[in-house]
Amino acid sequence: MAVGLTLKELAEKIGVSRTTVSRVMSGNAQKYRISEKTVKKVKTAAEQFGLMPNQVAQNLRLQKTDTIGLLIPDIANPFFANLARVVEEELRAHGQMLLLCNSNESTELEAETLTNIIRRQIDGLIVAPVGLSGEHFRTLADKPIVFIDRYFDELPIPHVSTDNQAGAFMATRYLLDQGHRHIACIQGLRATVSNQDRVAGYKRALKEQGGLPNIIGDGFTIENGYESAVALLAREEKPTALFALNNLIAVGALQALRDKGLSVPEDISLISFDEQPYFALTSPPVTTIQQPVKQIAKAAVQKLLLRLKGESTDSLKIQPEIIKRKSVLPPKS
Amino acid sequence: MAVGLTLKELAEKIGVSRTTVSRVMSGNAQKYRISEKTVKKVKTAAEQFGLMPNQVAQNLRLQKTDTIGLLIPDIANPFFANLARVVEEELRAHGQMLLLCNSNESTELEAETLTNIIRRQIDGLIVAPVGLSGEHFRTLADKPIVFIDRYFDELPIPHVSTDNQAGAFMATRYLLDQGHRHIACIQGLRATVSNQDRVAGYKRALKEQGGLPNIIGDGFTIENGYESAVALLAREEKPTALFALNNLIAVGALQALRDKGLSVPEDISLISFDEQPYFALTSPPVTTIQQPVKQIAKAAVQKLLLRLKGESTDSLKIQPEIIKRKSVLPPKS
DNA sequence: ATATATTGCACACTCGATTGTGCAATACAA
DNA sequence: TTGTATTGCACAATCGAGTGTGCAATATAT
Repeated sequence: MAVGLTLKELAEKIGVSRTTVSRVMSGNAQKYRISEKTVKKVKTAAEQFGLMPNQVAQNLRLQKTDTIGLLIPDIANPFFANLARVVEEELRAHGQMLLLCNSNESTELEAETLTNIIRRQIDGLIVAPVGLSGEHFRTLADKPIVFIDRYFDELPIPHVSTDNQAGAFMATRYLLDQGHRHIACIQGLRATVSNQDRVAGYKRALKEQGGLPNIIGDGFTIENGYESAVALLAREEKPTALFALNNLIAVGALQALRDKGLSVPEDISLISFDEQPYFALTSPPVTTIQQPVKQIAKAAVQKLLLRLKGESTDSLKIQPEIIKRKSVLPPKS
Repeated sequence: MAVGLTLKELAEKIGVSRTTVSRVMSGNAQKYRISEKTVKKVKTAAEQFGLMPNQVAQNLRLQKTDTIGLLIPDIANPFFANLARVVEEELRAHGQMLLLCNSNESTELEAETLTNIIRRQIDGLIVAPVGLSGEHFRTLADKPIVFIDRYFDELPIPHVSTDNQAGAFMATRYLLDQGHRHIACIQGLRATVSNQDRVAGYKRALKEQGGLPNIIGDGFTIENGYESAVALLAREEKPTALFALNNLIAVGALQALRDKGLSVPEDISLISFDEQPYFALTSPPVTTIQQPVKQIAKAAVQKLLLRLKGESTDSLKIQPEIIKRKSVLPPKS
């Protein structure tokens, strides 16, 4: 196949009009009574020279772009990278491509990117929004949008996410059941719904046992995990267990514990949100709350496709599972 | 800001022509002698109602899309995810957005995606190509393309990558220096240039010492790492050291070693291509060959921007570094 | 007061595709 | 052979923006 001609170029080459080429190639030859002979001529030439219709022109004319925006906080976070992979795969199967944007956990960047993306006339949008208020999404509520991982209850926009509160409850409960009473929680970005839900689950579990919350940190990053763990260890009363609210935080915390010469789980227990393959290989293997990434991504795409067809759809929260490994033991004393 | 009007809508709203709005908003008011009064009127209205010019129409008219295609084999591989993050960031700073495509390490999918992407009239392309022959890129050689991580020497297309051969040489050499003579190499996808270069470096180091290559596997995946390691361990003569050609392979291999009850590095040594934060936390911490991901991504974008301006640019291979941790010891006996 | 220069803006064409409609050329009927 | 039906295709409008050009309306010069 050659480099590819536009419709016009091909039409001139074989002496028919653009119109005819367009009709043949879009399968409307019959409908517009193009003769068999002409059809064959066009198809042969298309094969021979390579036809590459300008999709921008199509987009303008047809008022659709077969492109979906995916707006996430951090593609380098393996949770989102995996999400993106499945979303891309599913959308490709439906003829859509992905315009990928990192909001970098910044509300301003998110809003700016949002207008940029809308101007590009994308057909739909999948977003893991930053922030606690989704006001800048309100004006878009009639467009095909699906929230993923995070959401805003006050907006009439469907979402798919893990049941974060249930997951955090499960994790905290598990630590409590092992006898821990000083459980610290290293949280992610405070100004996100997923973090708030996880914190709520943590608090609810503690409350049931009459325990006091001990929350620190602000950011879904390795650095926050590290620094928060260091800060916790410097305190008078050290926690006997740590709950990291995502995989990056856990990596940072584990590194800090190691640097401070503490062994897990003998000196301190650790549990983390987000399952990752390497958590089976760390020293010790880390007990995690596994989010059903694939399910979330697939469901989000399904819902978006429904919205694209003009149908409405509801939200979905999927239950996470606990993967018990070796980073949790009952506290010493 | 409201939902955003098109130029035409805003023009009608304030009783001027599209033309005038267009000229004011693109800063050409002076050039076309639009009066101060009209300029102010337009700008005020734009502010008040929100202006969102249809970028598809602009794209068609201006023959550019401010969009770059990023075609990589696997966004879930943290190496590529990190690459994508930096690329996105750098491009955004230059007003470009990312059309992200996974080729899933398939040449067919890559070729198909390529035409899909070209039809969308992207301004430029950054690709980590699959396969050993880049013939389907040849017809695109005059377009702004930059290869990343992988490349084809026979094509006049610039690339940026790690010096893979040097990296693999360094790793193998390190194992040899520790006294290993039975070093097995679990390779990634055979039909990729990066893999071939790494294998070449491994072979070259062995040859210098008169050692025999022992290469197994085919795929940059955890599964391949696991299965290849299992196969190696089932052999009569077990290797004393393993060289994993990327991070996913290392994760799989480490898991296999653990499952088979072997301890690293006492029973067998391990070294891996690709640095990842969690390699400091595994049991044992893994010695790795660190690729300068950020540098690669930034350089690739710089080169692409040059190509976008019509300038030519050369290729660049960046030297990796070895990060020595605890997964390598001299062999027993 | 008339002629000329300048200002201010809209008209119309263009980008490359899709699609309703109209007009020749041919086929068929009377 | 003339009249009608059918076939085959091109013309022209459209999507929403950018841009050269032309034509009024006003300002300035004579």
